Formats: sequence, C-alpha cells, structure tokens
Amino acid sequence: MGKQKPPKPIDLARKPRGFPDKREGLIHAEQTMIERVTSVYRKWGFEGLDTGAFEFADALGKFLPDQDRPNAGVFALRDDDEQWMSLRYDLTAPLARFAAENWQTLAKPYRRYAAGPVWRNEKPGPGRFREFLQCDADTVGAAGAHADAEMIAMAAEAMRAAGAEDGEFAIRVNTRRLLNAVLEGVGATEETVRLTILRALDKLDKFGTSGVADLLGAGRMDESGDFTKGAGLDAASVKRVLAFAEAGRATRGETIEALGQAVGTGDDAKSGLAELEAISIALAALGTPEADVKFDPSIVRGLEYYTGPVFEAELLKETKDEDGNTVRIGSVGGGGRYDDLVARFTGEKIPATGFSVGISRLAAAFSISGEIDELNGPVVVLNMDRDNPAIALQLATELRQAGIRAEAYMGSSGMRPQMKYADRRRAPAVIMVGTDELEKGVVTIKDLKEGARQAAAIESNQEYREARPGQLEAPRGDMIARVREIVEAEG
RNA sequence: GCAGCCUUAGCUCAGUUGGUUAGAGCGCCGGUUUGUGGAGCCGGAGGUCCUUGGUUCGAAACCAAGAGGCUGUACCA
Repeated sequence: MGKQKPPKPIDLARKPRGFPDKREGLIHAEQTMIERVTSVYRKWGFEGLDTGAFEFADALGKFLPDQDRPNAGVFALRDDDEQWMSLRYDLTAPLARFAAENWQTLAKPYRRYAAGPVWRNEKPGPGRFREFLQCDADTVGAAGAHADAEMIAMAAEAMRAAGAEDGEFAIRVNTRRLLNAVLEGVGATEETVRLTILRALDKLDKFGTSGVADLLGAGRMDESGDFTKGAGLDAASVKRVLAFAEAGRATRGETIEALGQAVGTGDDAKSGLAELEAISIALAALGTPEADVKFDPSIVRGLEYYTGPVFEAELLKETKDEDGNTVRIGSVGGGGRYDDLVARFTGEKIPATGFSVGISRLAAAFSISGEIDELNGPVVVLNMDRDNPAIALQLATELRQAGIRAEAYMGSSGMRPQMKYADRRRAPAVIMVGTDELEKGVVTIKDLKEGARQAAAIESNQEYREARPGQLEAPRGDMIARVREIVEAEG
C-alpha cells in the first residue's frame, strides 16, 4: 500500500563491519610487518606455503556445518556439488590438511611459514576484525621441548624485528600439562567445569584476582548488570587455583619453583614442570634474552587443540590512538603444541608446534609510533599551459624514465587546486613549467616539505604567496638531478 | 548471543512546551586581474532529521517495531 521509495544510491555504498578498507598507508605498514616477520622465519629455516582461502568445512575440524546452518564462527557456503566449504579461520588447520595430504613427499620435520588473510564470523570491535592477516610458522613432525623453545625464541626475535625494544614486549609461556594438574587437583572432572575454570584463569589480566575468584566460584556480575555463571568451586579450591595462577615470579627458575609448590606431584605436574625446565634450558642455548620470555600460569589459549606448551606474545609498549589516548595493544600473537591435529587426517599421531603473529595489530602499533616510514606520494607535474598541456605529460614521462615516481596533473583546474592536490597526495615536489619557463628553457621545482617548513615562520597569506618557499629554478637539463635530490633527501 | 546507551550535513554537534523555507563550526568544491599547498578574501555544493508504522490540525522532537552504531559481557578452533 505505502509508496515504495527506491533506496537512495548512496545508502547502498555500505561496508560490512569487520572487513577493513585499507589505503596506501595501512597497506604499506602491513606489508612491511609481514616482510619483517617472515624474514625471521626464513632465517630460521622455514619455507613458504600458500594455500587457498577456502577449505572443505570438514577439513577445518570441529566446525561441521549441520544441515542448513553452518556453525557460527566461520563463513561457509555450499559448492556446486553441495559440499560445505568454509573460509579458513586460521593458517594452522590448512597446514594440517596440507601436511597430511603430502606427508610422504615432505622432508620431515616439515618447517613452514605462511602469511595471509583469515576470516572469522564473530562480533567485530575496535582492533577486532572479521578479516585479518596472520603470519605463522609451524614445525610438523617434531616432538619435544626443543621445537617449542625454537618457536618461542623465534617469536621473541620476530617481535624485535617488528621494532619492539627491551622491555617493550614479553613472550608468556605455560603448558597444558600444568593446567591439567591443577584441574585434577581440585577434582574438576566434568568437562564444562574444566572449561569454565580455564576460561576464568585466562581472564586474570582482565578482571584481576577477585574477578577470577568470582568466576571460579558462584559467578560474576559485570558493569552492565549482566551475570556470568561461575565454575562453582568451593572456597578451598578457588584458593588453590588462584595460588597456581599467581605463581609467576621475576625469573623463570623462580616461577618453576613456585609452580612446584602450587601444583602437586601428580604425573601431569611432574611432566609439565619438566617441560618448562627443558624449554628454559633450550632458550638459553638459543640465545634468547632471559627477560624476553616469562612463564605465566594464567596463559591458557584456545581450548580445542593445544596439548602441551602454549605461549602468547604481548606488546607492553604503550601507543596512542587517533584521539591521543594511551592504548595498551596487548596480545599480538600466540601459539603452542598441537599433537593431535594432523592425526585427524592420517590416523597416525604427528606432533606439531607453531606460532602465529597478528599482523594488523602489530602494524598498527608500530605504524602509529613512527617505526614504519610514511610513504611519499608521486612528484606532480602541474598542468600550467592550457594551450599546450602535452608539456606536463612529457616532463612526467622523463621523470618516470629516470625511475622517479611521477604523474602529470589530470585536469584543467587553476593552480591553487593543483597545489592542494599535490599536497594531499603527499607529493615531495611539484614541477611547474609555464610560458615563462618555456621561454627561458628552465623548470621551476617546488620542494613541498621544505616549503612547509619555511612557511611555518610566515604570518600573512600575502607574504606566504610572494615568498614562494621551497622553490627553485633549474635548467631544463638539470630537472631530473634536482628532483632526485629532493626525493632522496626525504626518503 | 545477552545487557545498557546512542542515531540531525563528510566530521563534531545545536535545534525552545510538538508550530513556516532545519542551523553552526570544521571539512569539502570553485574563484581570488588563467602562476603557488598552510591561517587571507569572495562564492558554492551538501540533509526524506536512520527506516517503517502510529498519535496529532501539524512530528527531527511523542509512542512502537525494525535496522545500524558504541560500550560491557559471553564465545573466540
């Protein structure tokens, strides 16, 4: 009945949340970060592997779409032949699939790095996307703490390669075996209770001791009044879990000692402590600075497939967001040992361990703090002579032939808009050739960065215009050399 | 998913008890005796006031539902 209004065209130009548009600056920051991290992986002897965006849903593991409704968490669709396919949610599951498929032909252990986008169908938020970049290294087919220690050492080196200095990051390490020992110690046999306890532990840094105590016991009320049911442990058990969670000490040796007190003498406790001990010794041999790696009993990580050591890379360095507020970036990567993942395909138990870096967060952190250079735009040749616009094309071509990024202004706007354009493009310089220059056989070159510096001291607009800061006139034959000086001086 | 808050120009926001053609700042575009980016001067574009339905003589304003956003929380292989 009601008149159907056609949708306004601009209302169709909407971007789905969590799928970021990336412009020059961000692209450059992320590519730089991928290069830095993968160069560390390559240096340690890992080889590249790139797999497709989609995997068959059943190859991705527990997320089997049930009939019509693919599970939340992944993006899934049905192929022509009715098979469910899912966009990969990490780079580990495709690796497990690839390793299983090609196991016979691979040199074992298989050491592989990979970088690329992954997709998760979850609620996005600041710093949380539905499409984001990961950069992984994994060793498939190597049991034992040395392979884990190597991952941890490499994670620390990757953080340093990314730009983190002493004390600006920490790799925090724990092992599932100790967590199992604690669960056993408080008699948590029921799966839901075990998971609730682990999730509570994981939130120690977020909610603090009392918040975690609530989650371990009856439950916790958040500030919006929403209530989260707890694990229902009695007071003595809560105390025992907390004692474990807070056993972190200044050095790894002291932490192992404190954990020994908190965790008892069961099989899991003994093997877990031995695992940390072995990792610590290996790290010393690998030359990893002691302060880079801490043992932290509150590290839990994903609940699904980790079987031994788990670790997390945390950026401690403080950065500022666009509004100038201080932001703690927090976790920028993680990993661990997953001995059962490849076995899903092969039946044979194949040990594996790996580490994953969240590229976007790292790039954001180091881009904001100036660790990654901002890119200059092209040199812009202004279109001054409307009777003979081809001169701008010719000059731009000469610059490009000399290997300088350059473009001729496309259009016939006045000079002021053309200057504004060059400014907005972050051009290092503009070239001006009008009738004056043509007659004299020269070009006018304006160094925009130098001009801006000089302009800071100029008060009035009229003076600013007359001063023509940063500008020089050069013989036509010297254009390339002079422009090159300007471009190279500004990186 | 659950809870709270929010939605007026590109952005940040005004908008009287419900009353004509809905405003500002910034930004944007163009010009400034066809030659100069920032802060000068002149001009300009840009809004079905998120959507739909209801109340009313009359709705940007009141009510309901929906959509979108923010924050917290849950989940996060």
